[in-house]
Amino acid sequence: MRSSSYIPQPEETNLSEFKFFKHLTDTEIGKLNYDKTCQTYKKGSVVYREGTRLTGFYCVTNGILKIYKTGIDGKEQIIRFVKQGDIIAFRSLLSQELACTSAKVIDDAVLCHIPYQTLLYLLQNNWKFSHWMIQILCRELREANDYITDIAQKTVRERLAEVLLLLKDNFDVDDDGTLQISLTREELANMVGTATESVIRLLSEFKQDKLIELKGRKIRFLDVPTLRRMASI
Amino acid sequence: MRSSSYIPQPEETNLSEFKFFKHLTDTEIGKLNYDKTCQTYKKGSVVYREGTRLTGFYCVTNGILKIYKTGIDGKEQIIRFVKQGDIIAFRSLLSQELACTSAKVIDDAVLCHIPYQTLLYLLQNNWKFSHWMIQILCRELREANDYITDIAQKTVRERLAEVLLLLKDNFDVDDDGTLQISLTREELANMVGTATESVIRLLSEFKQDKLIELKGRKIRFLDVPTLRRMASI
DNA sequence: ATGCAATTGTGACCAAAATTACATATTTTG
DNA sequence: CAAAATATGTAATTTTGGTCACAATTGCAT
Repeated sequence: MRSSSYIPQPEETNLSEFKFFKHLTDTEIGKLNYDKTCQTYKKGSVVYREGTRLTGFYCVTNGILKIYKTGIDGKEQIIRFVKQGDIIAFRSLLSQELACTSAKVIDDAVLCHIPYQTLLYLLQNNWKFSHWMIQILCRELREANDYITDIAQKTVRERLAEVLLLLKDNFDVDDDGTLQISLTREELANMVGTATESVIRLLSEFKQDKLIELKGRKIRFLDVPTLRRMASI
Repeated sequence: MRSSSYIPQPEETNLSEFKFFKHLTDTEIGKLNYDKTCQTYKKGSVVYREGTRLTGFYCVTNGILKIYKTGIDGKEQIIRFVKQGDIIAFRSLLSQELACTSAKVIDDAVLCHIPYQTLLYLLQNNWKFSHWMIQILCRELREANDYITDIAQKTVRERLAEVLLLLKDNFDVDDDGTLQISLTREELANMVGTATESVIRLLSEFKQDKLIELKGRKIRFLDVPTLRRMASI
């Protein structure tokens, strides 16, 4: 179930390790570690739900989560998968809106909650940090725009190939090219924006074409260049 | 061609009128007006092009532009339409990436160019302004995520209805309910993410169903509630 | 271990929307 | 103003991908 055999205890977490906080001074890191609350979450638990008010944002210390929106008749659209070092819930928090996505644990996770006031304090007092925040938002905005274009213009096959490559670049792949993150076909479909059956069919096709190998939910990459060409990127 | 009979001369522009700059002090507004360069752009001209390096961002003083990405074999995906008071090109500028979109004038426009250094100076020295910038980015990010869900889950008919309502809310509508912005069928298609022929067909259908009235490129709203229900929002 | 629930896989069928191919308007430009 | 270019409209056809139905398998909880 858990992807690594060692899960750090919440108390030991030191947020200074994470890139997101790289511009903070020692004093600020001290305040951050003092204000934070860390907690473990079991697979399947929901960290926050669309439509609720957030009291802070979270830094992922360990594990994997999916961030998704609930669309027409409950069908979920996965916006992104997050892992160690990623931060979540900051978008709705900073615009002081209700959460526009939900976050569900896919692989047992440890998250640190940082209160809104602490974030505001850091943004206000450390220009480098707030500039870094702006750059992260800008990058995410570009990715979102890219994805809009993809979903509007590419076929399901192209998008599935692209999502597989995206997972390969962002999550652990072991020595023989096997993707460590394990998603259901439905989750893949909800990321690609298609029906579960289509994903099943296309994965079989990719397997037939010797692009990937399938062992249950584990996907092993056999021919990345062709996959890349197929994704038209 | 031009939507209003009076086009302000670039020199007269005072940026303090625009909401985006509402948190700046008088001194800062002074610096801004001093650093800016305003220019008129004719319909069809391209303000900046995808892949180029930006030297600053623009504030739209007048006119209408489309912001779009060029996807597979040159098909453009329109990300948004902008008008008076909107700012453009700040995303790529702030993340210091090459422009990921292009901006083309749809209705003769006047734009003010504000250099990168000026923006950085203002962000760094005025917390309220930089917080406002963060909030704008967050809002755009939410809109992008919403649109991803829409495009992935809704039918073309639903999306077209939604785009029409979005245009109605963001652009001038005259007394008898006629949308003043005039777009080609192809531009509508590139916003909705579909083929031009599909837009033509669906617009005729909407007209048959007495939801809208068509006079060339002018669209007049007859039954907004039904349209809203059709868009499933 | 056993049984229920969820997931995966497959095939047939259907609906939505893209593509193709033209005909007709309408803009734009020389 | 006329010619050329661009945009609009329509119909026929094809493709893609969604839906439905059902079987087989796997996972999970008691």
